Amino acid sequence: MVKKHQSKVDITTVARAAKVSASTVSRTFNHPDLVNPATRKKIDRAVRRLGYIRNRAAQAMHGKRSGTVGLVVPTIDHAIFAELVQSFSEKLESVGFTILMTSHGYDLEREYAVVRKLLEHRVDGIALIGLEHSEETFLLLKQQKLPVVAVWNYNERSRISCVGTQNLLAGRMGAQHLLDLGHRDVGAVFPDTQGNDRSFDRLRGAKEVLATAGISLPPSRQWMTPYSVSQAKAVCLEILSQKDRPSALLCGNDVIAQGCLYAAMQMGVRVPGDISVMGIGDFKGSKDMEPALSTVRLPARTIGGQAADLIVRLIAGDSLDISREELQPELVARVTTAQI
Amino acid sequence: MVKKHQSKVDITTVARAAKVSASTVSRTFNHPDLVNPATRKKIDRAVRRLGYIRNRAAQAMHGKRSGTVGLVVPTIDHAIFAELVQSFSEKLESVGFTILMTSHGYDLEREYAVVRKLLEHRVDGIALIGLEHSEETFLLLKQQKLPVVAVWNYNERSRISCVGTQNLLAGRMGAQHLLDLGHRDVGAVFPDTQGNDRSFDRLRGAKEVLATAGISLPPSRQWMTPYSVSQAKAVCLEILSQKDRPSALLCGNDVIAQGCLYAAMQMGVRVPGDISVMGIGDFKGSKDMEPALSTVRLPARTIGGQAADLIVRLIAGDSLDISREELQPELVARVTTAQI
DNA sequence: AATAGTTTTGCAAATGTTTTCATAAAATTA
DNA sequence: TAATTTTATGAAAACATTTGCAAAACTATT
Repeated sequence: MVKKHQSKVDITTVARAAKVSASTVSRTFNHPDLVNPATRKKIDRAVRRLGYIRNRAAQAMHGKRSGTVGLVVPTIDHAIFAELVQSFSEKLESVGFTILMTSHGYDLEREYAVVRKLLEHRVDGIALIGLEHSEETFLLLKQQKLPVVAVWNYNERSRISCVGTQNLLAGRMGAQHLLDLGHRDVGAVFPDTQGNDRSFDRLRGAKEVLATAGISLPPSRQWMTPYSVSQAKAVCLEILSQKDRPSALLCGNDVIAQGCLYAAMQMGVRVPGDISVMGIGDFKGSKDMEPALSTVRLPARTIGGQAADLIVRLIAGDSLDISREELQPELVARVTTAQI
Repeated sequence: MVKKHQSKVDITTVARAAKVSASTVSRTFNHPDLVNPATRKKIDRAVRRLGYIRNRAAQAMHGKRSGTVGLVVPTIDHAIFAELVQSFSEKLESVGFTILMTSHGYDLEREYAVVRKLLEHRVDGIALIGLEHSEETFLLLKQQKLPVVAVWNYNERSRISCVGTQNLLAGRMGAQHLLDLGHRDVGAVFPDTQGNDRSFDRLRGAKEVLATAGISLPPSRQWMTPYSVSQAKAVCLEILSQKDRPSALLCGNDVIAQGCLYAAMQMGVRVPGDISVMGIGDFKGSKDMEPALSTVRLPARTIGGQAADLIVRLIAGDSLDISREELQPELVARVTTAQI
């Protein structure tokens, strides 16, 4: 019975098959209560028989919403973004939106380009990672008067709505924890803070706290490594083989911390016996590491979910006022840190 | 100077501002060579001044391509899919497509629903993970005559085009490696094979190879655990505490293998001294684990890239013949496996 | 059976763009 | 200078829908 699927079947094809007008077919989809149940059934049958699928592009032209939300990420190939993206999209899909996803590889020029492209697709709203964006991007977004949410970072003076945590706080908490355990000689292993406000704020927070305890963080106690277990491991092998090594290491994120752990293991340095290791993020595998990683939890799934809620609200309502939601980082003391 | 951005600015607004017809504006975008450079410049200025952004929905209605490709994944919250998705979308974005991404959480009913939704958005092509899909989904896809690619698995008799590896082979290689090292008492720790053809095939391949060596895999040598480090760790703690434990463990994927490693570490069981551990997948962190994980490499990035290439070709050309690309798994013997 | 009210339907206009066709203007050739 | 070719532009039709309005078909009320 399934034939006739050559050439395109559109709403008028269906109308003809059901012996009604196109308007009625359209109404069956959009205002079913306005059409006679009997007619509705006829149309339903025709739709099914012909394998008709509505064309959202055509709908979108009538000012109807497109049913898509744009999501702009630097990359999803990081555990933490994957988690965020997953919870964000689950939530949005559950209320009928589809995600238009693009990545820009930490290049703000490309970010501008992909935002433009999302706009061409007439997305109903846009979510971006972080609060650092080019002036052009901000301008574009403002011009379009479109619901926009920055996800992951919180800042009380953000130029656009945001849902996230204050990385400054996370940095502070990490450092404070080490201080509380009696550590006075702390090293910091961080990613490049250039063009990475997350990293920058965390390090700043840590330095702040250490400073108030009278501890400075001289260049000789700071190391830089990219977001990569192996590269972090390599750097930590260096650190650990120094005769005069710190008693604790604060890592910019859990991936780096994992590298440290591996380095220690390889060298037979005991954690936390010989050295404490502290992460930031609480990635998915962190609680299972051996020994289990002490870290500052940034609630990625919660953030993703709330961001989705917020953008749905912005799309539904018409108030485009900036709205900011802060989620608190949380100390998770596990095994890798100990009293000195 | 930037005003006038109230109310919508469309192609005719621009046309009016530039004192030309809408057709000419349209042409400047689509066939710039057909319009006088001077006029083009005028139009360009107007576009910029008004902040005009083309409406792809309207374009798509003219049979023009929508410039989007649908991507359907079970979840991206697994290291391996994240890698795959990243390489796939990078490639597609580089040639101007945008990804419409949806996930279904391993539910084939939901998969059907999300595929339908992608179709409503008139995607130019669709990529699905794996070769196991509901009959309805296959039918729908065939009816629509749309470029479709199954990513991740390879099967010479697949019903749709595919790019991936044969998991059967991967399973065989893993088992063979253990055999080659002299292991005769092998245990298998796998995810549920129900509704997971990847897992199923790997296990089948392993059993096959073991059988030809005269080794059977009785229920007492098989364990099941979900895709999760902690749960795998828990299961392995059990296994390792048995008085009569196998000399080697073949794990269904690297995440499970990592759980095993952690379990061994916690119990003071030496790897590979006391027991060998073999993974499948070669996830991003596997080479950095301590000790470095022996595994069977499944080239996720390559697969993602090639799948993108293939779908671009299918979209460009008009041959919708089924095309299959096989990539080979590769043994990566690192540290966790040793001669018995 | 006539009237008023309600429900259901179709017509036609509108949406933002592309494209075909025709025409005007400019450039080239004879 | 006229005829021809080339280049540049606009008018209008087309694309697949939705929606306001009005007509038609029912129901209910007298």
